[in-house]
Amino acid sequence: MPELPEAENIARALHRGLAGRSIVGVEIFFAKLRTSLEPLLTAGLEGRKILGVRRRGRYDVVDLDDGRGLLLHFGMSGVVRIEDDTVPRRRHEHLFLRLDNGMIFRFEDPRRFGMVECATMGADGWPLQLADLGPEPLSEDFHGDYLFQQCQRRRGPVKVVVMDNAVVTGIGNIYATEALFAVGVRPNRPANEMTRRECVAFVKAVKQILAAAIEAGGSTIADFRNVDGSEGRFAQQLQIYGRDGAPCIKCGETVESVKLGGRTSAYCPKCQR
DNA sequence: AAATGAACCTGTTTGC
DNA sequence: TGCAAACAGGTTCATT
Repeated sequence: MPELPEAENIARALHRGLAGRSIVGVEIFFAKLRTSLEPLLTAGLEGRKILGVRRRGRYDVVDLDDGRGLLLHFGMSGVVRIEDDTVPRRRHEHLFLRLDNGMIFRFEDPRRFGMVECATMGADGWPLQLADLGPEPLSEDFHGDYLFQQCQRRRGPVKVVVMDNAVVTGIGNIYATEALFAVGVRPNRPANEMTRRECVAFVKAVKQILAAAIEAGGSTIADFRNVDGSEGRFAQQLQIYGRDGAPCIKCGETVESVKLGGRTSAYCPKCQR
């Protein structure tokens, strides 16, 4: 579910709700997610104060006062909430972290592709688990020349390359699809046939789209909810994602789609070459 | 090294 | 109507 804009909104909301709080209890209801929740029970989290919450790619990191952190990933269907005990536990809420103000950090994930792990930090200040991630798409490290260079050594579809977390982290199916439409490039274009100019345009477009999506509170297609339960409003602004079979917003041509890297990729056969 | 496909899950939608 | 297949925002592993 969450791509970068959604993870960013969750991180900001979690920061507001968790910074300064202490963890007083850990409860696990179902441990088998992408990785097991079990280690959290013996990680010595009780009594730890939460310093803040930050994002890297599609991961959020809850910083603790002992230098460690909780590494969160939301998979396809992960939702976090901060609520008190008066709300009954939902069916797929697998983890409760009880806080010193009576509230509960709740992790819900029906499809169980998400993760919550205790992490130690590397020399770069980020969890060791994140060492292989590429640059942040909104940072200066992600620029047209860099993308062009990465594309030069790949023959596969450009969409698969920009969704590769080792190339650039946090660009998922929605925003890759949208940005390729914005720059008029078909998702199945061989990466090594991208021009430098197109790479520059893609970087500019994806930064603008990600920033707008963050501003709109993310995209809710079906499951995504912000920490306060609200839906992301960016879905209303999507130009091409999910519009397979409908007329193209720009030219009226029927939108088509292909499967690339196992993911549906909508495109306009007239606007995108 | 890079490309491809399958696997991990449940819930909802689509098609016969 | 009913049931099975297909599909969904992601990541990782095995195989070619």
